[in-house]
Amino acid sequence: MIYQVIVDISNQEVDRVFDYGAAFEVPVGSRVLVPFGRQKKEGFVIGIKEDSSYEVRDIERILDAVPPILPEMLELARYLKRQNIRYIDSLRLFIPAKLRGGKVRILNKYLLSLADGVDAEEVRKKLRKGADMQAAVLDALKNGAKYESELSNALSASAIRTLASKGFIKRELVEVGRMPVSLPAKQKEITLTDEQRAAVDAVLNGQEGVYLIHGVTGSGKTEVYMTVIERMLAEGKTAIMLVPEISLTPQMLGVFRLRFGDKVGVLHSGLSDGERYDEWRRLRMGEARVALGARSAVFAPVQNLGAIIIDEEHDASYVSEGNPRYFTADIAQFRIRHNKAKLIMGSATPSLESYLKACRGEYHLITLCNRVNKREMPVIETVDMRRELRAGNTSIFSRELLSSLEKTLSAGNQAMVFLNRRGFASFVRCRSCGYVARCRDCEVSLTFHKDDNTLKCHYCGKQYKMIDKCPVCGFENLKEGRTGTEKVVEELQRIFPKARILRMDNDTTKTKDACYNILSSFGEGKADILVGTQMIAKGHDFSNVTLVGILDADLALYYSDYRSNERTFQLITQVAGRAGREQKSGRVIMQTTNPNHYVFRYASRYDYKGFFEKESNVRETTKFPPYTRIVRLLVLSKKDECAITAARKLYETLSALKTETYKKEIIRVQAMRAPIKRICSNFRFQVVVWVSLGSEELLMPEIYKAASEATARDVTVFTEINPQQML
DNA sequence: AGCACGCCGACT
DNA sequence: GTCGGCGTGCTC
Repeated sequence: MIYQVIVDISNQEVDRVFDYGAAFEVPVGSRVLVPFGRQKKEGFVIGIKEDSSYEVRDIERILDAVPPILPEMLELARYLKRQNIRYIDSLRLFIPAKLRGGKVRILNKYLLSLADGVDAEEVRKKLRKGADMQAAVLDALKNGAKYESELSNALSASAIRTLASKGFIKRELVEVGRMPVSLPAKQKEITLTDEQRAAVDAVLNGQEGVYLIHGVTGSGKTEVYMTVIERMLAEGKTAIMLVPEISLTPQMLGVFRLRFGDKVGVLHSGLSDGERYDEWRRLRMGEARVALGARSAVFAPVQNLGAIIIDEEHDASYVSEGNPRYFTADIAQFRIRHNKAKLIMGSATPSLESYLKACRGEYHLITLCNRVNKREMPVIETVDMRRELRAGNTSIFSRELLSSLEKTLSAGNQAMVFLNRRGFASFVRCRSCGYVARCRDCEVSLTFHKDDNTLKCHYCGKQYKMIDKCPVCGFENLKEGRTGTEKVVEELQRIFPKARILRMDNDTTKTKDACYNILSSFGEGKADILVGTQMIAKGHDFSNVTLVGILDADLALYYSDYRSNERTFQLITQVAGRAGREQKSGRVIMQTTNPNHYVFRYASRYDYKGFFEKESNVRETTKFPPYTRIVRLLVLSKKDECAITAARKLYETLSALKTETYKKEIIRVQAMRAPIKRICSNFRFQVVVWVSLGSEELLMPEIYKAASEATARDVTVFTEINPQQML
């Protein structure tokens, strides 16, 4: 037999199949140790064949008793390879980091027993005097096999080694834990609303495929998900529940633990390597049958999948940043096709892509129009900040917001204030000569953080000491740029000296449990106002919040990319949904300098459909996704000229492709400096290709080829499909 | 990724 | 003359 092995080296050149022989049988999906050149390397067996055109060397040994990669995942790796994702990068995604590099002996232990035909007493008599440990080991094994790890702790590892080398005891690799007999999940009686019931039935009785649940905030989507999962478990199947990164709230975990107990395996970035491995192992062995986690949990090693659920489907965190870049929904669709299962995506504000597919009948659309508590959605009042300015109010708070805050606080209720800009001020500028503090390595201005009196680069993370005078002309009067969350807290504290204010943003949630601590103390009523960035927008239920303020709602509109309207709409709807969750009704005050923009008109009426139609139209006429596919090739180099040359070459190759072969398939090609010219000393250019729908299969390989040809000694090219943002 | 092989500058 | 610089190429 010839085993096809992918060696554990992440390099384009080595990411191909290498053929090996073996003196023993190796199951597909095994992690193995192989000779590679003059080194030993770990690798993964991804296939078996009859013979090889190479002179093969032998696999040295199998590293785990249970193959860590399921056959389904091997197919997934092959599928992703066609999307230019290296085998090894996929395989690494599928297993916990701890499993690689021999850091743990996993899924297996060595089982020790007396070798066949060996009589413990006989051997014991032959032992040297004083070899008490060996005697003790023999005694222990007389009564049955024992795990080496336990025995060597209790007794002596060297005694075991000696006995084994003399052939008196047998040492074999066995798997730990077995698939437990599955008990049908308890059918707890939970009263679903008619709408929820109908949604559950539609999914359970429907065909395999994708279901999009469009449900207003507070319509009880989680309950629908859990009921579906319960049913899957009862049928002996497994499920994966995905939530956006930040919103992997303790609440969601708590609710799942309560309902499914230890059948839940949790996978997310907050876990330590050890914890992550343990949870993964429980899922792999079938001890846990519901995987709950952020996007990477879509790779959970569960078999016989019944359903995958993607909550807050529109969330940007479902598209991975960095390498490898994958689409969670795409992976999920692969897995449900493979398992003949169901994919359920839920959102109050579905992405245009998904909603369009639902309209076209590619997805089954389920709509939940009512909130479980029968409350109306909170009223959104739009405040025109230009009018405030004309009335002489130059502060960041409108008079309406301040008086509402006042009322809310005196009534003993809570408020949330949302501003999607962290730090104290977005830049500092000399009032005399116009100097602006900039990052050394990036082409951006620095943000002033008053907390630690620094200037921070929000792109590379570098920190500088705050300046007290202009380094160019020495002038001491510096102007501070646009207000961030830090300053919002300071101002609010000044206006409401007695209010207890908490802030939640990237800077206050650096440490492991900070996020949880802030949310729980706000939830327990230990603060009156929660100020934060988009972090506070997602899925938290605070029953006492009756007012939500949205500052600078148009902030995201001015990014020059095609998704900014959509993102703004989603963000407003989500933040607004934080008010009036329970008995108390809520209000939302939305401040903007652009109140007539259609995003705000639709958002303030919670008119998703209206927004969808309008935005859809815009995208169709301007030829943007979901009506086309845009591929952005980001060209990076430390040297400006190299980046220019590479970008130009790429542009020429792709333009030629359009004019010569793919006149219709390629709609347009454009090359320019990226909106942020330089990040981390890398000069940035972008070549953007508009591709007509349906021609991706044909074109993507060509585009990947062009990208790799443009890659040179000091030039890197990243390829992104429908990028979330184009900075 | 490593590790070898290979062809040009400053040293015992 | 050699020790060693890291540029290119290969690993079943």
